[in-house]
Amino acid sequence: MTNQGGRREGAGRPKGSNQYGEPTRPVRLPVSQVERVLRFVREREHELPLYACGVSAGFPSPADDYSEGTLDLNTHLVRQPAATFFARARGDSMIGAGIHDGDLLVVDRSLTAEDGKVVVVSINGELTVKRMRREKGVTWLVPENSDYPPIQFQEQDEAHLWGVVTNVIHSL
Amino acid sequence: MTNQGGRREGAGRPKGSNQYGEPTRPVRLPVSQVERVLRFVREREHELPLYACGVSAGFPSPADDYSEGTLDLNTHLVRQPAATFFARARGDSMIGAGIHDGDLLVVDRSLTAEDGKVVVVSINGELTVKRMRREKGVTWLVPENSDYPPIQFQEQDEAHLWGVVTNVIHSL
DNA sequence: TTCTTGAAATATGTAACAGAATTCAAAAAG
DNA sequence: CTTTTTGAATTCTGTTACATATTTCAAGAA
Repeated sequence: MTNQGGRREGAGRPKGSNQYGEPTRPVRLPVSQVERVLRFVREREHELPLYACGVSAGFPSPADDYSEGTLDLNTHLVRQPAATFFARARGDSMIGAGIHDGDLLVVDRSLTAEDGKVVVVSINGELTVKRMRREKGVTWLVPENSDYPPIQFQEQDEAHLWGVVTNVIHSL
Repeated sequence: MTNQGGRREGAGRPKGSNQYGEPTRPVRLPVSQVERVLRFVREREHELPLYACGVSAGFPSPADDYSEGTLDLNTHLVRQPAATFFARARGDSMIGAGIHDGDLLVVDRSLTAEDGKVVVVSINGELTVKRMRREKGVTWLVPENSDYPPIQFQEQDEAHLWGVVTNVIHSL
C-alpha cells in the first residue's frame, strides 16, 4: 500500500516559500514591541500608497495598484537620521517661503548651508529660520516678509548655524 | 574556603535589568530586516528631537535634552494608517492654502468632509484638490486662486470624494 | 479524469541552552 | 579598619534545536 515514500525530487514545501521570500532568524525583542514590529515587517504598515493629482490615470482605488507606488514618510523625509531634527516655526517672517506659524520643519545638520538655502540659526539662544544669502563675502539672513529686515550673520558665540531646512510640514 | 555558596537574597544580576526594562521573547524576522528593526527598537532611530523656534530656552544642543521632546513623523502625521494615502499636488490652484506644485499631501479617508475642509476628489478619473464649501444644500469645490473658478460638486459616477487633506509637505 | 490520501520537505513559533554580564558578600590584602 | 580580590548566584542574550503546522508531489481510489 504505502509505496509513496522515498526521496523524491520537488516533494514537500518549496525552499524559500516563506512569507518573506528570504531566510529568517529569531531575534529577541521586548514583548510590548513585538506586535508593532511584526506589523511593521509583515504588512509594511508605514508604506502608504501615493497617487498623482491632475493626471488622468483611469479610476484609482486604494484597493487597486498604486499609480505612483508607495512611500514611507520617515525614509522619504529623513535621509540622515543621526543629523536630522525637527523645529516648530513661529511667526510669519518666512511666509514667502511657504513657512507658516506653527509649521514643522525638517532640518538636516549634515547639509552645507549654501547661498539661497533656508537655514536654522540660533541667535542669542533663540532658534530662528531665515534664507541665507552670501554677497561679496558677507552673509545675510533674509526673512521672506517685507515687514522684517535682513540681518547680517557672523558665526560667533551668540550666533550659530544649526542646519538646513529640507521640508516644511503644514497642518490644515 | 568556599563559603560563598548557597541561596542568597539579592545576589546575581537584578531581575528586569535588561536593556529594555521589560521581558523579551524571540521573534523570527527576515535576515535583511534584522539590523533595521534592532535600530528601530533599540535606538529609536525614527524618533528625532523637536525644538521650538523663537523661544529663548537657553542654548539648545542636539546632544542635550530636547526642549519639545521627540517626534516620529509616521506616528504624528498618519493617525489611521489603513485609511491614509499620499497625493502629489499639481498646479497652483490651491496656492492660497499653502499647497504648491509638487507638494506631498497626507490624505485621511476616515475623516468626514465638513464645510471648509480641503479635500481630494476624483473628477473624470483625475484626482484634484479643492476646499469644500456647503451652502444652502449645495456643495462647492473652491480653488484658493482667483484664476480658477469654483465648481459644483455632486457625488456621482464621474465625481467621487476620496478624503480630507490633513497635512501638506513642501520641499525646499 | 478527478478526488483522496500518505509521505516528504520546509516554515514557524518557542523552549532550551551556553556563554556573557552583573551583583553580593566572603576572604584576602594593605 | 578599609580597600581590593575572588567565587558563587542569578539574570541577560544570542542562537540552536525541536515539535508542530503547512505545503507539495504523486500514488491509489473513485
